[in-house]
Amino acid sequence: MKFTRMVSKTLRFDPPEAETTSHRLMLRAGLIQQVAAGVYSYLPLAWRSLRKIENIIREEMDAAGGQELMLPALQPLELWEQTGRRAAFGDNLFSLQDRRGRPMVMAPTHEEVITNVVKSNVQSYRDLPLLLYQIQTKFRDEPRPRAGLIRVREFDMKDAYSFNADDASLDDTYRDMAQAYRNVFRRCGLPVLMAEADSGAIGGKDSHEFLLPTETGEDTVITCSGCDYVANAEKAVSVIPPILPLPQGEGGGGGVPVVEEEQPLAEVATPGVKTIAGLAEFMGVPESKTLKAVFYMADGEPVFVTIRGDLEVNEVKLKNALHCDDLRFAEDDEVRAAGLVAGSASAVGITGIRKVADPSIESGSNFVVGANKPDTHLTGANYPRDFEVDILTDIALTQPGQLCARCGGTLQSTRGVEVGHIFKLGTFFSETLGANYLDAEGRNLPITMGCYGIGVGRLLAAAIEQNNDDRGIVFPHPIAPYQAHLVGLNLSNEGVAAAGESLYDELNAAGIETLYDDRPDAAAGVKFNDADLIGLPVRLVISPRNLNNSVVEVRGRQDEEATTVPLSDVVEAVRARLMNN
RNA sequence: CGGGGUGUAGCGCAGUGGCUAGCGCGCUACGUUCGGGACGUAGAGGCCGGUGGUUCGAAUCCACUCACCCCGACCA
Repeated sequence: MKFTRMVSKTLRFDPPEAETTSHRLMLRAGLIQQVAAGVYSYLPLAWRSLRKIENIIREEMDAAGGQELMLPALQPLELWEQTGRRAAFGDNLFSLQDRRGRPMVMAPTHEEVITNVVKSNVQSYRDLPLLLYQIQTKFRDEPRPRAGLIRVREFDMKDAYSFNADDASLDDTYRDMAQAYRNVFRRCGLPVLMAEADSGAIGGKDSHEFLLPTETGEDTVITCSGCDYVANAEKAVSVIPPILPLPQGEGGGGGVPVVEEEQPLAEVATPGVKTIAGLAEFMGVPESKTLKAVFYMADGEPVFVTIRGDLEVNEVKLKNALHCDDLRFAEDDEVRAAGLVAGSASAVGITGIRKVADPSIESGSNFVVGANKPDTHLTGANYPRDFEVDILTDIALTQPGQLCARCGGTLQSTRGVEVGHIFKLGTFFSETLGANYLDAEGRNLPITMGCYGIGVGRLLAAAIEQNNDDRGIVFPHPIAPYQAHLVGLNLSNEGVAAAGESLYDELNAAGIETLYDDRPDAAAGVKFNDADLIGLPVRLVISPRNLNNSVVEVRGRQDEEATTVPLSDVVEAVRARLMNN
């Protein structure tokens, strides 16, 4: 490709709206152009790179036994009502009507359609297992698109779906896919973490995310210093922390729950105390000796949530415990309408509302809790003596510094961008849509499914987020739009121009994809800066000086110094550079 | 949806009621330059986001509206 023929222009300055590195560099290097919030045009440089990523994915999917197909983006809404996922996706589902007024959606994912494909094509266990995939545009009306290609509303996703006879077979496919994913990310230059994950709106059993650690990531990943435990904070579990020692050194501590004789409930006036911190200070106890009450609305119903005062509620775990589609904090008037007293609430004596509690409420005794009367609390609250709950399950947010439930090591947290996600779906879709098969004994059984996604554009953004320096992008060569950036200096010199053209032809003929900066009058500095910004793996310079010596300068994007090689050896020199890059 | 901000030339911005709306970059032509973002001369380029209002007069004031960015709840 000749520079003078390229549509996109590089930007001399950073675009002010781009705060994330990959976003800034992609705009500056002329890779993408915004059309609407979370909707981008991929310009040729980006598209070449995206196609390379796609092909890496294809190779790994095919190697894992996948078959590529293509499903429609436009689908009847009815299909989504059958599986109840219209509600699960809610406003994220792009919907429209056709000319007959029939409700349609732009598909955010394809379990429904693929399950129907398999339903009508698979009857026997002899047809299983199957692994089908596509690379296709998804539509999700995200509440807040951000950071360039990191979070968009229209994006290309590789989505694969596996169909197995049973869980054991699914486990095999799942393991193969996890390995295929590791291969894809390694080839794209990404050191990803594979983390235990929540399975979200899609539901199912096991689920893992592939996350690129980076400060600008949207996810929090918990890792253990003592073992290989890695989990998204949404999913991560930890040991319930010990009750901290009392200020005067009485009781508690040491990793063992405080065991005390149960005291009777007693009211205490606590004027003006509204927060856990305030309550702990007022009562002279650690926060871990209090119980916190939080109010949510789950699909429009108020829910009372209680957890030990020093812990936070993990809303993803809570949502899963409640099996609801929509979960949010209750508004003040909703709290009042439910008869609750914000700042002085507890489960003691509360009825007529669903109550969820974290097991941390059992990790101690004689807690200080709200009295459900303004400016009043109770001491000596003990579960289950003094109150009941409807659901008692882990809803605690795991935080760095807490201890690993597996090995007791200290947990740490990092930020990360999710670039891939794999799920064991089980039989939800096959059962609701009737995708069954006949086993060897003649039994009619639902097919066991898995699904596996990679965001292609996000992967490119993540690769740039990971591979750059203060001068621009540093493309890993397998996904670089071109391998070589040939810079021609002083092209008004006819000898140099002719040598540039012939070198360009030679490189192309040798199969080295080359971007040739053939601008006749751009200054050397401009060309070098653009080459650094676009960040192709190898830069070549042809100039009067070099031509006089019959050499070309060769420099890897991250090399300190350029080396010169004879004109006749350029192709070999480029190949050698690409090998060890 | 809540909070904060921005819409003026391809890009970045200035312009708080008064002449023909400016500046930098980029772009076109000619000339000089020519190895890390050169210079001169001459040009082209505007529905001042949209609608309605106030006014002799609106980019500027008022109302409504749309779009986009940033911070929080969703996900590849």
